[in-house]
Amino acid sequence: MDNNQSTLDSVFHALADPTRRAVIQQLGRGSATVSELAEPFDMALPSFMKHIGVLESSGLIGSKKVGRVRTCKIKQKTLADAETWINEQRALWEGRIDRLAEYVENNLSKESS
Amino acid sequence: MDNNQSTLDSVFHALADPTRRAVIQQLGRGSATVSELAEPFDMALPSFMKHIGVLESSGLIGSKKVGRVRTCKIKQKTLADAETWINEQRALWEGRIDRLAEYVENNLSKESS
DNA sequence: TTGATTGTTATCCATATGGCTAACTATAGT
DNA sequence: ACTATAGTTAGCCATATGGATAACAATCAA
Repeated sequence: MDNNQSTLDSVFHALADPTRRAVIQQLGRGSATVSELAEPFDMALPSFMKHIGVLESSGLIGSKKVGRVRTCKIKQKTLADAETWINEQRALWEGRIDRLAEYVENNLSKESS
Repeated sequence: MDNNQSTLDSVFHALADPTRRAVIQQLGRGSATVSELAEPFDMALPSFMKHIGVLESSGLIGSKKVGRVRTCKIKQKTLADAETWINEQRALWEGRIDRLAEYVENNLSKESS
């Protein structure tokens, strides 16, 4: 619901990379550690960590380090913000504001952090 | 429905800029010429044209030049592709595939070029 | 306490991005 | 024919991005 410009900048930028989208997709199946997330990618860890950094600073994911392990999880609200922006555009050009209203009504209560 | 990776790359990258999002938003109110679109921005025309180029090569807009005037319009399907990707992720982590099914059912017939 | 595991920090590098100016082309209007 | 309009092309520049390696820190296990 925010639609803050700089937030949208960083969210869309974060999504504009296949590695980062794959991480989001993986985290959709549940939280995971950095090593677990990095495993499928043929990339040095520091490089991968940059992607995690981009995702985290965009607000798409959060992470917490316990012991030497950092565990990441999705922050649903941020992706919902991006979806909202797109929905607004579609509502606009379809000339059907009711579609947005319906969307908000269907989803507001489900958007947790 | 495509979800082609390189397409998503370029679409999300195109959306990751406030100027380009504003252009999309403006085009939602109807087609417009390059000059009309450029007018609100404090930016040299060649710079602005790069944004138009990014939007067009991402498939988010199309344009046609008649005489010396280039007119741009939205290509709805491409933004719908981005929306679909986000919807898939939400469906995934909400564990509610029915939400995606419902989305597709509601919107497939409306997605023109 | 020694090692292996899991990240992190510090550089470095090539390329992409987003802005600019200058100079050009092509069309429309008078 | 001239002139103004609407884009386009060609460079240039600073910064951001996405990758790498090397060296370090911190924790867990034997």
